[in-house]
This record gives sequence, structure tokens and C-alpha cells, in this order.
Amino acid sequence: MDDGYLDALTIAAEDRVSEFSLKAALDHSLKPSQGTSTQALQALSHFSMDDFMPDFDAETFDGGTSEPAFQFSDISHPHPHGTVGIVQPPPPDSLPVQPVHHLPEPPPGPLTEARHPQVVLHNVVATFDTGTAVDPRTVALRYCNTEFHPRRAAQVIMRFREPARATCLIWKSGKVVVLGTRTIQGAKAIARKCARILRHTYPAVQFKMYRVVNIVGSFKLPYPIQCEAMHENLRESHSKYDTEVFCALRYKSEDPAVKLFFFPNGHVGIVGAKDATDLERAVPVAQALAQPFRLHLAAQPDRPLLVPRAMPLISPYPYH
DNA sequence: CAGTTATAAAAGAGTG
DNA sequence: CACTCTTTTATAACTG
Repeated sequence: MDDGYLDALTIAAEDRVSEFSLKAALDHSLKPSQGTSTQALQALSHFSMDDFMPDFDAETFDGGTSEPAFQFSDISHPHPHGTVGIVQPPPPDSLPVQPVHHLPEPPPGPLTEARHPQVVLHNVVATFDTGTAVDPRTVALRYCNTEFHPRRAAQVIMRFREPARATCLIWKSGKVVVLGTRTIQGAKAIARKCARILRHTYPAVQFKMYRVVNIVGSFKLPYPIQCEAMHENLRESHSKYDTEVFCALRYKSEDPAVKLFFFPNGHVGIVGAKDATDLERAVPVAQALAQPFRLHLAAQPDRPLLVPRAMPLISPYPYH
């Protein structure tokens, strides 16, 4: 590690430029012999953390003037399908977030929770095309909070401060993958933010072909499940249950086209959803599949319970 | 406590 | 040409 590198790191720390970005730039793009530590620092120091990740403002963002493709309607207005029955996970150290939109009035009865388990959205994956060739190395050099390991992968990783761990993967073709947001609208906001940031360097950057490709969510059934018995009752092509490998029953749903994970404690994971409707429709499907195999601990004490090998149910549940 | 197991999805370079 | 890798995310049992 040469002196120029250490100097650059020191000054970078003072300038609030991230160390790993500078390090990546030096390691993968620049040679100390060329005196490029200073060069890299100069390039990076043009951008402070706030320049790089300004708070999103739907009113001023991109103005919506130069490119008709930029529409803010989906940010300022609810999703066409709404987010009925879907809530965001509560932020740490705060009260649970209530659903944004109105839920239909639940039918009377004690099983309200069982009839309307609330799906929590955990991750959204989306893609878009800037329509312009991008040099990953240049992007890694120009912006802080980017990561580029050309020997490991071809894309530049651009991480965002808000929401936490929101990430964009940028390829030299100009195509971008957006990851890590917990709302469908948030993914598009990050995508647009990425496009705007790239436009600093590549003025021709557009925002084309945006689409959500995958949504991950989960919900809790109010009873434990006999996964072994459930698996035996399902078509072999659609159900996989091998506790030696993974402790959940994996179910391939066709409508909606998602993968469901049934955990013995009643947690159900949903992956592969394309929109909020897929998540909503997965709930009754999962309920119908699991209901006949819920554990009735107090009902039949004489019958031995089918206990999954890898996950013994230790504590009794208050369901009869 | 971190990593492994499994899952979807996109991108594209790299490997067999 | 078909995979693998990389990234994100929840879920939970198990290993080091």
C-alpha cells in the first residue's frame, strides 16, 4: 500500500467519501506508478454523500419535462391495485406501520386473522434500461457508495442510504437491476434516482422498459402446520419437503405463479410475485393448502403427532 | 454469531 | 450452449 493511497484515504475520510469506493477505484482501475491516487481522489471528491444521494423529491425529480417516459403519477398516487392486505414491516424501534389503504370490512367471527393474514413485503426486484452504454469502471470512480469487482462480476453495485440497502446493479449495456426496496413504489423511485445519478456522467441516460420482476413477501398462519402430512397429500411435482436439506415445504403455485414456503411454525414465504395482486391471491391458496394439516395439539392427544425431524415443536400452541 | 441450506428474478461476463 | 456467479430478502434449523 503506497503513501499516495493512504493520503487519499485520509483525505477521503475527511471529505466523507467512502473508503471502499476509493479502494475499489485504486485496486481495479488505477496504478500507483501513474500517480493516479490523486487523480482518483480528485474524481471522487467532486461528490459529497449528499450530492450522491439527495433526498428524493417527487416534485422536482427530473421535472418530467425532457422525457415523456418519466411519470410521477405512480409515486404520488396509490398503486392501481392498491395494497390491500399488504403492510410494510415496521421500521426498527418504532410502532408498526398500518396498511396504507383501506382493507375490506372483515367478516365477523373469531378467525379474522386467519381469514386475512397480512402479507409483509420484504424485497422488490425491478429492471430498467438507460438506453446508453455505460462504463462500470467510470461509474465506480465517479460516485461514492459504488462497488466494482471486475474479476468477480461485470456490474457496478450502487447502494443507497434510503431505503437502507436499496441497491442498483449497473451493466455496461446500460441495463440496471434494482433491489432491496420494501415497496413497489419505492423500487421505481430508486430506479429513477439511479437514472438521474447516472445522467451526471451520461447525459443521454433514459428511463425505459421499467418493470417489476420479482417480489418477496411473507405472512403468518395462526397455527402450526404438519408439513410431512401436507407434503404427502400434494402432487409430487408441486411439493418438495426434505428437512435434511431445508426445513420448509416448498410449493409451486400455478395461479398465482409464485413459490410458497410453508414452515412448520405457520410462517409462509412468497417469492416470485410480479405485483401486489399475486401476493394477495397467494394467501387464500396457502390457507386452503395448509388448513387441513394444521396441528390440533389438544384435540387428539392419543394420536402421535407428525413432528418434522429437523424442527421439533417444543412449545404448545393455544389453538384447538 | 456468521454461514449454509432453498426460492424467485434480472443482468452479462466467465467457465466447462 | 448451459450453467455459475453476484445482489437483495424473508423464512428456520443446523453447523462451525
